[in-house]
Amino acid sequence: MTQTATKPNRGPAAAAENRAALLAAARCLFAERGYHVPLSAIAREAGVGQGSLYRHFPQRELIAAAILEENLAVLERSGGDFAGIWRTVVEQLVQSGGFVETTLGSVDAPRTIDMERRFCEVVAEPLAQAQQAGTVAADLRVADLVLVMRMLLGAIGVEKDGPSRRAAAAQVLALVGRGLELDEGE
Amino acid sequence: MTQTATKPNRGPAAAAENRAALLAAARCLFAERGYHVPLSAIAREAGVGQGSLYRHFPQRELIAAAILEENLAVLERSGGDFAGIWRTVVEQLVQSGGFVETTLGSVDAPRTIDMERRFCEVVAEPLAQAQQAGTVAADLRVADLVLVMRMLLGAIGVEKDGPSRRAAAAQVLALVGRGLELDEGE
Amino acid sequence: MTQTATKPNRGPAAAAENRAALLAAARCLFAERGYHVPLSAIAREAGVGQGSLYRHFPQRELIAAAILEENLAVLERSGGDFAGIWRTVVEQLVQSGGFVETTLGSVDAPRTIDMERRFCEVVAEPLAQAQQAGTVAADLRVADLVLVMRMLLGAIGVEKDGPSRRAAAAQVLALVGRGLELDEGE
Amino acid sequence: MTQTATKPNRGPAAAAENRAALLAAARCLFAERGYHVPLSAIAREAGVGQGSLYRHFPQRELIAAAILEENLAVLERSGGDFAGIWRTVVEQLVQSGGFVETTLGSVDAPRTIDMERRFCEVVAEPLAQAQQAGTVAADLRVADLVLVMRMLLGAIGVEKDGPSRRAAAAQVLALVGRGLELDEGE
DNA sequence: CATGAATGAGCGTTCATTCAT
DNA sequence: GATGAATGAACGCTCATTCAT
Repeated sequence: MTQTATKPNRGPAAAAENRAALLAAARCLFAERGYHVPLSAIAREAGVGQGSLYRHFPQRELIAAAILEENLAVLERSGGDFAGIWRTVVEQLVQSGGFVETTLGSVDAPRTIDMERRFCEVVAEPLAQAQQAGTVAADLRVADLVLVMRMLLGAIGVEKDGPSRRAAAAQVLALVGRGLELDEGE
Repeated sequence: MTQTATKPNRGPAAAAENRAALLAAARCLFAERGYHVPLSAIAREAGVGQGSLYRHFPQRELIAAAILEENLAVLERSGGDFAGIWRTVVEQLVQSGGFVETTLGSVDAPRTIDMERRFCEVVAEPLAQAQQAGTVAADLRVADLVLVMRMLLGAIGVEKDGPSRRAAAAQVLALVGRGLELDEGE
Repeated sequence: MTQTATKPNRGPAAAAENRAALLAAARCLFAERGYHVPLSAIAREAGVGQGSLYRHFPQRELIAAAILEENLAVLERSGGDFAGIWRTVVEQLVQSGGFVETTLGSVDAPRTIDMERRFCEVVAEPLAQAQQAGTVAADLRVADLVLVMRMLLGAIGVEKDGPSRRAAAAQVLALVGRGLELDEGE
Repeated sequence: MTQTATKPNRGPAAAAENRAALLAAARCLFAERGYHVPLSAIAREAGVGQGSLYRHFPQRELIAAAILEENLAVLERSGGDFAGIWRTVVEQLVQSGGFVETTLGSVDAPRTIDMERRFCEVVAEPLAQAQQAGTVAADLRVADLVLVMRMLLGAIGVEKDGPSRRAAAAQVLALVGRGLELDEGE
């Protein structure tokens, strides 16, 4: 009689699915409505209870961290040359343009540092090869890449839609590229 | 009947002072705690009633706009050469680093456009002179400057304190400067 | 320099004009937007400072009272027969339909009682004449008229525009006029 | 981090209780202090958090609608003859006298219309029987009843306590019942 | 005496967080 | 483990009221 006719509890099996759905929803909403969307909106979009969102991500920043984590994993699996990796990085920045604020910084320190370390590990070898091949300036440091990524976010962040963001990114790279060749003659 | 006055009403004469105090407080808090500080905190910091804040700035964005407006006015009055203007611009960005989000974009269109136009007017002539003097690349457009400003904000935004921001700005300029001389051999 | 370019102070002469403008504005806004319009809206509509509104009417209810007062004065001056007076009353109710809540009640007691007394004085004689002439039921008391006025307000109050209100008033009068046994001899 | 729980969270089981408590509180406060009581007062009176009030009734009008809904349900279940139904209706109006404004109108259209329809369905059959039995005027329409209800509200609304309201209602019904020619054959 | 900005308590609303189910 | 309602602090905003000009 007090039956509330709720969603059936699918048990533990749903955990992984829920996590994935939450991340997908967060990616979508962060991009569309900004990093500050209500967490409840993310849960709703994911078709998941609020409590589940909390089980997986007790703080908003942990969602951001998980998204970056996924991006990083893509990079780690991609295994291409430097140009390919960099293209992927730029594309990731373009797509997550909405949440400028946290990306690459401000999440709690250890995690951030760990991610920066992993990013370095992913890029270091391909970068060295590109430098030996002469397609990238020899004195370019990974830290410079991180800086360029932040610069990209600054330019991308003010644009509202995908194409504008892509264009802004291209402009930044062109400007930087006058002295700092990153795209090998694309 | 609804009210129990506490602070004495200093009358309309306080209007200008209040506005100034609000802007100063907003500058300070935006920088310290980010663009999303409670408006009530700004009012409190300014020593002003909430209602007065609303009389002067019915939306948060209008505070940001007024701050940019002030920055622009400083620029317009400064009347120096391009190097001086650009130094001022960079310093302004460093100091307002907290509110990345709105600066140069996203406030309501007409106002933003007007400010961009005025920025162009301020910089155009000095830039042309610097280009004739050969201290700045001849093909540099004002739009490029705006882009660099956004890039600066991207790099500045993640840093928490003044010195770090200044350092980040310097790094961006150095990176850009490898192909795009903006600081004349500083 | 701190000149605020305000409306010129026209001195005491404006007092009466202001009062009239405030009442007219209040009539209009009460009807259009309901009795609870912000007092500031009334002042603005009247083209008068907030302080002046307070000088004339320190409480909202006093505006309502003054409006009723005016209505009553119209009645007192009209000096017609009962039918004419009643028509005027109904029309006044139709036009002030928005502020059901206070009309004829709930303003502070002495004033209300005084107004009711004056209303009685205005109607008493014409009513008696109509009753002698046989055009109105002989046992009708002034208190009954007041009751009918309240009933009219109940029916008028839910209607949003003038014509609907007039129609509702007509229906009420028709119903009352025909007699309608609902309680079976209770 | 934003919260410091005080009252224990009794879980979803409390939902139905809360809803009922809110409606009871609203009935009480609407009657005592008028339709415009702060919603927070209703929540407090109900012993329920503000957020819960919003979950159940996102707008004030929906509380009013729910109260009317309950009244209607009582009517539907009562299943008596016309006299009984009408007595119940009058009593309901007497008890909810405080919120004249919304009752039977002004809530969002579809809902209101639906409630009027249901009211008609409840009354239609008993009314017809009463008319056949000759206890009610044969030409009485349901719309007339609705009108009388509004008239009752007009007369009830200005009275502050239960007995006065009941008396006012009785007067209205007496007046209506006796018939009262006011417009001389207009 | 008119003016209109200042004032701040209070309202409606949101939303991160908890927890019984 | 998932669920979704409950919770209440806190925010943005309104507006009656005051008072220097």
